[in-house]
Amino acid sequence: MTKAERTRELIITKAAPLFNTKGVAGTSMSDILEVTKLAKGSLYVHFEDKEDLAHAVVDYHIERLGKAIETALGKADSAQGKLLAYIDLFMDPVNPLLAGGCPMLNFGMESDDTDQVIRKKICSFMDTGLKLIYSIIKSGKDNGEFKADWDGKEFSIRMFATIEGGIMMSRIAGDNKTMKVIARGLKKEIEDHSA
Amino acid sequence: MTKAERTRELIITKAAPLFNTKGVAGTSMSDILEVTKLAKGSLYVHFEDKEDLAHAVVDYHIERLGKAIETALGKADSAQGKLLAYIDLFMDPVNPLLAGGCPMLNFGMESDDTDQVIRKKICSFMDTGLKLIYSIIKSGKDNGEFKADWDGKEFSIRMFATIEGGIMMSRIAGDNKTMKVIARGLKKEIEDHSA
Amino acid sequence: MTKAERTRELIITKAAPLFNTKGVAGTSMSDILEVTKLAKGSLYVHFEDKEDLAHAVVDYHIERLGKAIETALGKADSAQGKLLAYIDLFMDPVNPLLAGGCPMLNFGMESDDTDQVIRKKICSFMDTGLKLIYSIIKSGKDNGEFKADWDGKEFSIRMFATIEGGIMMSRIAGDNKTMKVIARGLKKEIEDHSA
Amino acid sequence: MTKAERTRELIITKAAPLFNTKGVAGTSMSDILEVTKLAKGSLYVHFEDKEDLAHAVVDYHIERLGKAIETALGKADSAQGKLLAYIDLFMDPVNPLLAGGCPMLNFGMESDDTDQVIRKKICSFMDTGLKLIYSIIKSGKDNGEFKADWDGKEFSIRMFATIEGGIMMSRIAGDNKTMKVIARGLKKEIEDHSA
DNA sequence: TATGAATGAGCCTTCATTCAT
DNA sequence: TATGAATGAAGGCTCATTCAT
Repeated sequence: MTKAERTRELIITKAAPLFNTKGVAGTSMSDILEVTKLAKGSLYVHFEDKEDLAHAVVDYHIERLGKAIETALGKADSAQGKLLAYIDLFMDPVNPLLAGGCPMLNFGMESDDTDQVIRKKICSFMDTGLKLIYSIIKSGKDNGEFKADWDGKEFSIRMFATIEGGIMMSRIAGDNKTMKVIARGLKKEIEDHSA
Repeated sequence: MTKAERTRELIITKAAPLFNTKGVAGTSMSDILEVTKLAKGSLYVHFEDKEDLAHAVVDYHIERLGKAIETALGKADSAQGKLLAYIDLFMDPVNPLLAGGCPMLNFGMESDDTDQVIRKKICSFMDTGLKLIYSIIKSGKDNGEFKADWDGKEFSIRMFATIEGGIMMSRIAGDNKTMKVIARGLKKEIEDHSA
Repeated sequence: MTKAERTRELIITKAAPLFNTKGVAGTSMSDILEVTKLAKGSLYVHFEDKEDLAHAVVDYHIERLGKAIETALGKADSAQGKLLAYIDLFMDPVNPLLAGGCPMLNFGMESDDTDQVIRKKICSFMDTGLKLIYSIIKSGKDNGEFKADWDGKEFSIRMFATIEGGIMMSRIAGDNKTMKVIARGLKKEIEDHSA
Repeated sequence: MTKAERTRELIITKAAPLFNTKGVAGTSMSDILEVTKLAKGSLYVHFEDKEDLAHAVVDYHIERLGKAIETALGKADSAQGKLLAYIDLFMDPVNPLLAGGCPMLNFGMESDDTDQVIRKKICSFMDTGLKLIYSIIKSGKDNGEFKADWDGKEFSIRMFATIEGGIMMSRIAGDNKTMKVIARGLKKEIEDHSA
């Protein structure tokens, strides 16, 4: 890793929680300067402009969330275990994995009308997540864990939406009660479809 | 309605789509001046500062959304009809009721870490919505429309979360496919609990 | 004159010598702030941006130079007198009428490849000057002051060019010797064509 | 020529048209980096600072223009031929010998109030040019080509000024019409003084 | 000699807001 | 109440230059 790469990484990791917490528009380059303790022009050695940095930060969040999911699911050795692990990962929106909360909600809701590049990044990550859940269900049906007549497509979409909605509700409420209800509901549904 | 009140109302209604689309941080007082065609100082005759205006705009969104729900549900004369009407109201996130999309998602996600006043306004509106759905189910159980063993509390939370998550997903994707799957799922569940 | 107009005028008159001396690119908005003693944002109340101000300053120089020519020529009551008065106006390039020197040279040479709006402003003023000289010669021929076979068109162009070239040479040299030689030559030629 | 000398030369030749077109203040070191495709620090290996480079670029222009004059005049074998060749060299200001136009006008008008080093370089080159024209006339008078009573000093100054003024006018107008009128006038005057 | 990351002053401009009218 | 000129902090970004490698 060259010095430039290390500095670039430093900027991204320090900027990430700011963008995810205060939004892109709500975060100034000076805010980032402050947390990185870099000099004025240095940001522009590594990023063309604020937009370019914001995109890199979104990528970083996507990568971190993706890896967290991968790790969590890697520990489970059954399809059902993986689905439950996925849900558990989002069980505590008040103290989230990534400071500021779910980047899909944060960047997705800020960018849907204002930054198509970010919107598309989030969109493609969402697709990946959706496909992951679907593939777990499918493999669970293939190996006999889940009932063959379970509509995996419908459930994966609904599970994804419900979790995101639950995160939103819990963060707005400032407590995890809602999320717990939702998790229980989803888990029950999964168990009900166990063969 | 005095002239002052009318001007205040004008500012709010013109500012509302801007705030809901570009966010509070992403909208400048000049943006609002432009769409209202008012003079610079005028904004501050009616609002203390940008924050004050933002709060009024959030209230306005809440009121409009509340009335839209009330109207839609008023047309239905059964509990089941009301639940389905509620769902239908959010079926088209790409061309939403309020320009910019669901204000709970937009303002909720921007404010959760930055503006406690807005967060609480959204939170209390969310509670109202939740209680409304719950009360419809309850009255449906009371009048024999719904099965008595249906867990109304759990469902109202899950329905609310799923719809919001569906809105988020559809807006990020830029099409309503996801929302349709979700609506179908919720409606089926409601029908399954009909007595 | 409203307050705004007065402030606008103040900015232009204070900025004019700066632009004409250091060039548009070489003058910063802070330089202008300093001489006007205005606050940062104030410039942008009256001018869209630096370019807009630069254009206004060019207009101002054109107007001032135009009026100076008009005044000087107004005092002469013969065609020959007017031509000589014109030459005299440019006789002291080291202490020019307008601080920084001839705006046609300064703005013309800076803008020819960089700012077409300025270039065109200067071009049209140049045309006006050219036509003025030509019309004086013509009226002098009409009233019998000048020989009828004098080529007024050719001379007006050559006189204009020679004066501008002389200004350039004197300013580069830092003394008016060159300009004096040129003035003498032009005056002699004019006298040679007296009827 | 060492590698260092070659790099220095590369920088100068690439920077020259930029400075002559956009001015010293209007050209940034990054602009030069871009056209030379050199690394950031490299410029400062060969030049102390921007000023130093600007001075070298002025020298380069002076040298190139000097050589062009020398070459053009070398082809003529009479005094009159040399004078006409000089004029012809400046006949097309819209497509000038040096990109950006006459460096005496460009650098002279930018520097007269701002950079005394450049001003003096241009001034001394101007003197050289003036003396060259004068010496041609003198040798023409000596060898009987020109009338003995021709005021060579006055004419050389006037010719120089008229050409520079003509260049200025043609560049501002964006066409060579003016220059053609001027060239014709000067040439006629030269012929009129042929013995 | 050459590199390119780093610097921090300074660039033009916009911001939310105030104030005299 | 309404106006729009004025304010100055802060915005994002570029500048010429330095320095460790």
